[in-house]
Amino acid sequence: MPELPEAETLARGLRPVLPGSVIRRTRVLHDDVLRMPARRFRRDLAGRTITGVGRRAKNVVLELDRGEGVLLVNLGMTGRLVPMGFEGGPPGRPTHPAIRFGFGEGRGLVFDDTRRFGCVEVLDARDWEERSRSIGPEPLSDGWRWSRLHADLQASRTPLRNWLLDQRRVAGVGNIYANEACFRAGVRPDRPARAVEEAEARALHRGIREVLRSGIRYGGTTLRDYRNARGEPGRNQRRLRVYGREGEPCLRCGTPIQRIVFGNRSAFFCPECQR
DNA sequence: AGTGTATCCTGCAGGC
DNA sequence: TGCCTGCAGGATACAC
Repeated sequence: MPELPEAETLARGLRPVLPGSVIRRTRVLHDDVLRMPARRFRRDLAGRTITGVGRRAKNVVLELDRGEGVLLVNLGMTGRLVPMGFEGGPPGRPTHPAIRFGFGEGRGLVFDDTRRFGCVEVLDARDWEERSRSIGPEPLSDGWRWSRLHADLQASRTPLRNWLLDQRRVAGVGNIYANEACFRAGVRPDRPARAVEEAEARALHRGIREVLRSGIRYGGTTLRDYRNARGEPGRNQRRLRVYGREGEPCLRCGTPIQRIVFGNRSAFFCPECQR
C-alpha cells in the first residue's frame, strides 16, 4: 500500500507530534515484523529520544538521539503508525497492533499492521547510511534528472513497470504510482525499459514527479487501509487515471482501460494512449 | 540479467 | 448464512 506519498504524508503528520518523546517501554506483540531479535530491538531503543521524523523511499524514519541512529519503519501493505495519547485527536484504536512504544504519561506510538508484511528495525548511523546508499535516488529531489532516468533505463530490458518498482533504481515508487506515471508518459507498462526513448523518458520523469506530488498534495491514496497520523484516509484515489479502472473508459480517449498481469502484479493502461 | 513462482499474513468482495 | 476463489499498496528468495 503505502508508497512514497503515503509515507511522506504520515511522516509529516508525525513530525509535529513525536520529537522529544522518550522511548521508555517497547512491547513486541508480533516478532515477525522485526528484522532482529526482540531482545536486541528493545535494548537498542531503551531510553532513547525521538529527535525527528523523516522519510526515505517508502520508509518512515524516526531519528534517534545518541549517535544519529534511526528507527526505520517499512509499512508493507497495511502498516500504520498510530500516535496514542497526544492532543489532536485519538485516531481510533489500533486493530492489529504489532509493536507498542510507550513514552510515559499515557503517551505512545503503535505500529499496527494487519498483514504484517511491514517491518521495523533499529539501525546505527553507519548501517543506516549503508542501507540508504543501497536505495535509489529520491525522485522528488532536485538532483534527479530525466537524463539520469533515461540513461539508467537503457541498462535494462525488464518491463518498465517492474523497473519502476525496483527500489534500487528509483526510491518510493510502487504499483499504483508506477502505473499512473506510465499513463502520463504515454508508455505501456510492459515496454522494455531500454526501449523508452529520450522524449518518453522526459515525459516519464515528469509523470513520476507529477503523480507523486499529486499523491502528497491529496494526502495519499487510500484503497482500503492507508491512514495518516490522525487516522484519516487519503483523497488521491479519486485522481487515479488508470490504476484499478479496468474496463472503465480512458479519461483522455474513452477506450476501455486494460488490465494485464506480469511480474505477479496487475498493470493498468490505455491501449490507445500508451504505446 | 531476466522471468515466473512462491512466501510471509489477513481481510474482503463476489459468485454460488 | 456459509464456503470458495481471487485479489490486495511490498519485499525477498528460488529455480530456470
